[in-house]
Order: sequence, then C-alpha cells, then structure tokens
Amino acid sequence: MRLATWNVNSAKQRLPRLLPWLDERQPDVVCLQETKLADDAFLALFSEELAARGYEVAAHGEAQWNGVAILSKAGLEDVVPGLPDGPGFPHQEARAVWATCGGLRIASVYVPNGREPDSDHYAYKLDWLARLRDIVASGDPATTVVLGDINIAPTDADVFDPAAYAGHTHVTEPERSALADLQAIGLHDVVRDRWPTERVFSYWDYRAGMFHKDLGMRIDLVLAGDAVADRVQAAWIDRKARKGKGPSDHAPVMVDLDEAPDGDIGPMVPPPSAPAARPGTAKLPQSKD
DNA sequence: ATGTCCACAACATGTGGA
Repeated sequence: MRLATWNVNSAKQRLPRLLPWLDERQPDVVCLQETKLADDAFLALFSEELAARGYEVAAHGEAQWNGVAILSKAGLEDVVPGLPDGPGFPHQEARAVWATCGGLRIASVYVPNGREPDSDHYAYKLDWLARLRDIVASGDPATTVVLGDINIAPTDADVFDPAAYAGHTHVTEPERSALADLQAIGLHDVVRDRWPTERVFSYWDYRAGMFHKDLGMRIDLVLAGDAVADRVQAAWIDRKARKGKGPSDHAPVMVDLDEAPDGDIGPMVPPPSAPAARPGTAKLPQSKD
C-alpha cells in the first residue's frame, strides 16, 4: 500500500499537476492540505476524475483558506472532520480530517503556521498540537498514521541553514517539544528514519530561486505508529512534483508499506459481504476478439 | 531590497497569508 501527503497550495490551481501525478504515482491513500476550497467546490472540481481513478473522497475545507482531504482506494470509513474539541482561531478551522483506510487510522493535518513566536497564533499552534496528541493517544496509536504539513522542522538538519531561521517559527524549542510529545506516543518519522543523515526537504519558498538552490525545509511528515512503521518498505520525497510549470511550493511525501504481516487487513482482502467463489463459476479473462 | 504564488474584492491593483 502506497501512502502520500501533499500540501497542494490550492487544489484548483494545482489540478493540472495533481491528476497526472495521481496517474504516475498511483498512491492508494493521499492526504491533501491547503485545498482552499469548500467541500462542495472541492467535489465539483474533480470528484468525477477521482471516482474514475477508483478514489473515495473525504473533504473538509472552507473557502479561501486551509482545507484538507483524504483520497483512498483502500476503503474510507469512520470519517471525522476536524479535531474534536480542538482549539480555534477563534473558531475551528478546516485543518484535519480522519478516516480508516485499509486497516489504518489516517489523519490528514495542516498544522497552524504560528506566524510569529509568542503571537496568539503561535499559542494556538501549540494548543492544536497538544489536542492532536491527545486524540491520537486516545485511539490506537500503533495503527495510526498522521500525515501532513506539520509546519515544524524536527531538527536543525531539517532546514538549509539554522541561522537563517533563528527567531522564527518552525524551529523553536516549544514547537519541537510539542512535536516530540506527539511522537512520544509511538509515532515514527519514517522519512528521517529511512534517510538518517541525508539532506531531505519537502518545502522550498517560491521566492529567490530557493528550490533550484535546494534551500528548503522538511516540514511535511509521515508519522506512523509502531505496527505501520514496521511495514515501511520505502519512504521518500517526490521532488519531481516540485519542478516544472505551476508546482506547489511543497513536494509530496511518499511511503510504501508491505502487506500487513497476518494478512487480515489491507486493500487486497475482499470485504465480508463479497460472495465466495463457487466451483464452476470462476471465469478466466476472455479474449476481446 | 525581498528573483513568488494564491485568494479575494472588484476590474486595477492592493491586501493578507504563506
């Protein structure tokens, strides 16, 4: 099973990149952030194209800002929008959506930016992360995967130049501590685990040729519970999606999982309602001519 | 100093957010 997360910076503007990317990469579960569309507009934009590719959709958005979604070819059950009992600014924003896909509890999250350290928005960011941690802890962390734009660089190795970010959000100790508290439940940063010493970024500012100079940050993460982290076959950043005409400023993060070890979860198993094959009824593919 | 993009209001370009 292939999982992906991508901050698309407007689903409407990114559609010419999003559909070919789905066709090329064939992810089973896709978490999107910054869709910037209300749910009806999101579905009107491309629900037909998604259905044609076999995706079910859980969209949780608002006009203009924020907005998250989960696309799944591995089932989509128990959808929950937002952070139940989570903080607002001042009202709750469309920054999280949850669903169960192929036996995994998936969260697509767009963590508040924080704007300036010690601002109200920064306090909101820390509160939001604490509530996210509590919700994951109250479920089954081992089979949970939190994917999205976390808006925190976990360590100084995750920014092109720590000095350039001194005094800015994304690298402060309270933010990193809040992320560490979330991971302490048992969530693994699977891309860093796979590439422990490499220069790996997921976001490059549009300005000043930052991408072409590879001056970026790693702020989009896949945080996988123990049982999921044990199945990771590959984990990488899809830098190709940041190149070319009309890219997002973020690249997708991709994770491939081996089949579940006991084979009792995952998209390859027919649902309980599927009729059992009876002798004499199975057919081989027929030639079309 | 900002080598940018996006959404909105509104129709030219300014503003706020990232």
